[in-house]
Amino acid sequence: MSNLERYFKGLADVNRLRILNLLMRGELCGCDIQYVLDASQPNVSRHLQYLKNSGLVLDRRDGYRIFYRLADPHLGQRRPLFEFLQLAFKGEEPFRGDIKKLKEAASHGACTLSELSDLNTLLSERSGNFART
Amino acid sequence: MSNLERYFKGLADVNRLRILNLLMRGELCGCDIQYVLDASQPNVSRHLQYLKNSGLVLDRRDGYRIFYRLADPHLGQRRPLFEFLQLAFKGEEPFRGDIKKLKEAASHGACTLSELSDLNTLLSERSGNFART
DNA sequence: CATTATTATGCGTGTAGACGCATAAACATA
DNA sequence: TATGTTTATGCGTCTACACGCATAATAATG
Repeated sequence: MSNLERYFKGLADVNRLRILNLLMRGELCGCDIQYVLDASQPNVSRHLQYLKNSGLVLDRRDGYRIFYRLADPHLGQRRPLFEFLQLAFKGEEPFRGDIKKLKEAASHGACTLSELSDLNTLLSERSGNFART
Repeated sequence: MSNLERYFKGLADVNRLRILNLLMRGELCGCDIQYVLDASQPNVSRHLQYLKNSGLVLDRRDGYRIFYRLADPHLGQRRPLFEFLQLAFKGEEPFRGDIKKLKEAASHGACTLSELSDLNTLLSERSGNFART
């Protein structure tokens, strides 16, 4: 299968598009991705494997967590592809909402999940002004 | 489903990519597409339906044949998408070979299929220099 | 070694889609 | 009406893949 076809198969799913959207903001560990997508851990893990096999995403281990990043955005066909994606995600749902959620999580120092879900319920009563993306 | 996701699902197959590659050269009827792809007629027809449903291709009827074309390449997200595709197809197989085959068919006046396959066997003995794309 | 945090995998299920073959449908023309 | 050309569709089969649930595997830490 050609690179091009592998790329497009990797892109042919909303959840994977959402993951790529997040990774365009920088490296992320699986649990933060899981938190933003609000999906099951096995689900996210399988999509990340798929993206790796498609040649769109790379990973590295750091302790017991694994960080995922876009595969060399500046090489070959990927540069114009990622540039297109950046445009396409802009202002569209659910991508815009995901970025907002990611920023809020990051502002509490992410890699959170269970802790964050508690934190959020605590904070949501007296904060409420993270809104601006 | 979002436009973006529909587009990528439409792009997630080699034969559909090959069709789009051909349509970037202009409008084509189904039988010429079938000739270049060297696939069965129902196969090509179904891929064309899929591309129409994905919002990437439009068609118009003229007599008993139907001409297919890219959907408004200059509108919305499709412009940068098609620009990316144009780059990606350039010099890659099987897209390059398909364009070559299309040009050869066009030089005999296409919409040919059965006739062309006869013509080709006749011509191939004394021509052989259409090669340069 | 036991425990916790993170990630991966095995397994079952349901659905989408890719293909081939046969056949129908749309249109033109003799 | 009969015939030919092009396109669409019905049907069966096979594979890919998306998801959930349970469980394993990997790595750190007490």
